[in-house]
Amino acid sequence: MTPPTDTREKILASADRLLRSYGFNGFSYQDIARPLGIRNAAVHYHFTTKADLAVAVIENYRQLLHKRTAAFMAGHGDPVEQLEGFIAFSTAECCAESTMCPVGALASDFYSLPEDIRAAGRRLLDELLAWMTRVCQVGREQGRLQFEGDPNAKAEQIVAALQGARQLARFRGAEAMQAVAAQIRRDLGLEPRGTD
Amino acid sequence: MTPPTDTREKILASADRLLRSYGFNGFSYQDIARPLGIRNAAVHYHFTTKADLAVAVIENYRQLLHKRTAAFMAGHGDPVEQLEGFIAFSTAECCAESTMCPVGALASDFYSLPEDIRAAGRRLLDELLAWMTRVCQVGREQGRLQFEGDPNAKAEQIVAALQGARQLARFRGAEAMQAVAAQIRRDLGLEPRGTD
DNA sequence: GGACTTACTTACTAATTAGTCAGTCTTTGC
DNA sequence: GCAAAGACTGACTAATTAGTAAGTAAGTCC
Repeated sequence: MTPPTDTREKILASADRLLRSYGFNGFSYQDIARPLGIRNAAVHYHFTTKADLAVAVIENYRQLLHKRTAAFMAGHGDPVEQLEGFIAFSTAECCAESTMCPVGALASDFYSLPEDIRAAGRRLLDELLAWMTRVCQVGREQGRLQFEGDPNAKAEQIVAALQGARQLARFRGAEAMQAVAAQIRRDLGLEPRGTD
Repeated sequence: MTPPTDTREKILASADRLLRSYGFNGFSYQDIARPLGIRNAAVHYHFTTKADLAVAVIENYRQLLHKRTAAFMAGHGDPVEQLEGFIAFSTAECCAESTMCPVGALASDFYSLPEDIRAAGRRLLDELLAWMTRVCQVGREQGRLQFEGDPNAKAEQIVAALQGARQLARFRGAEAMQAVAAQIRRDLGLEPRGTD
């Protein structure tokens, strides 16, 4: 494991913000290089193609998710806590930075993306849905989450609603995100939170 | 009302498909002109800027929505039928063409868009949510839709879930869209349909 | 101290982008 | 028959794009 250089990390952080704010086709190497006081070619040095850069951003996000969910997926931890954590995280990210999750940011560009980016997005989404499905399933088994039907379908619905809410929030402000989050919790029979 | 020329209509139809497939930053005037066998400048003749073109696409979509909902908003028609129609329409569009609704297509590019496009998107979304809120409200009053909480929040959740589902469908195929649609219906206490 | 590697810069290319402008053909009105 | 309007084309511009190639300064290994 080579120690990541400062510049590389800065490029990655900048690309993360840009990708999730403007979409894959909405930012350029210039947008990354200029604010960091480096040259265009320096970005290419660390990430040969723009696709490589995007894949790195997605994988980064997936590892963050993995860290937060690995213990639960191994059989430990509380499903409601997991769910509440994710909803709070999504809402906070949406309100503070107005960014989307990488999957949402790449969706509208999807058909103009190279295959390796699509694959990385798929990996992230598969992992997210597998975890959310388990959260729903265990949560219902424990009598703490209420819903009808297949846990997998419920998981897809929750993830879709949170993704979609972040789209709505761009047009209508963060209140839209909060309203959707509150309704998801209500449907599952969770107690209202302070922010409701 | 000047009769719209054939070319203008073709450009609009092409732009609609391209915008909703690849996002605002994901298509060019070339992509429109070439398949139609016309020149770049001909597109500019009908729509001076790319923003004008996008606004026209969005307004077109809004008028389509308006036609389908005006009677209900005026107090006639059946809320469940309205809802079922919209879910079926969204699902069919997603499955057949893999396009997104204009709001979804513009969301990831949002912060790189000129203000007039944002405003057009906001108008469309406002109208969609006003209608969906009324559908939820009247549906519950008639005892035909079941949900807890504010009809407005429920409407936002449904729209968000459908938008988000179309994102998921890009990565995971149309089944994701169908699963989310089925779960939304189930949550509202609607009878399963043949496709479930 | 010489070879090699890392992390860049400068300078560039080829392609694409939205958009402009002057001219042309065709239809319509009178 | 002639003018005006509508619907373009051809030829262009200025900017931006991802990506490349060659060079360089600093550090590391032996």
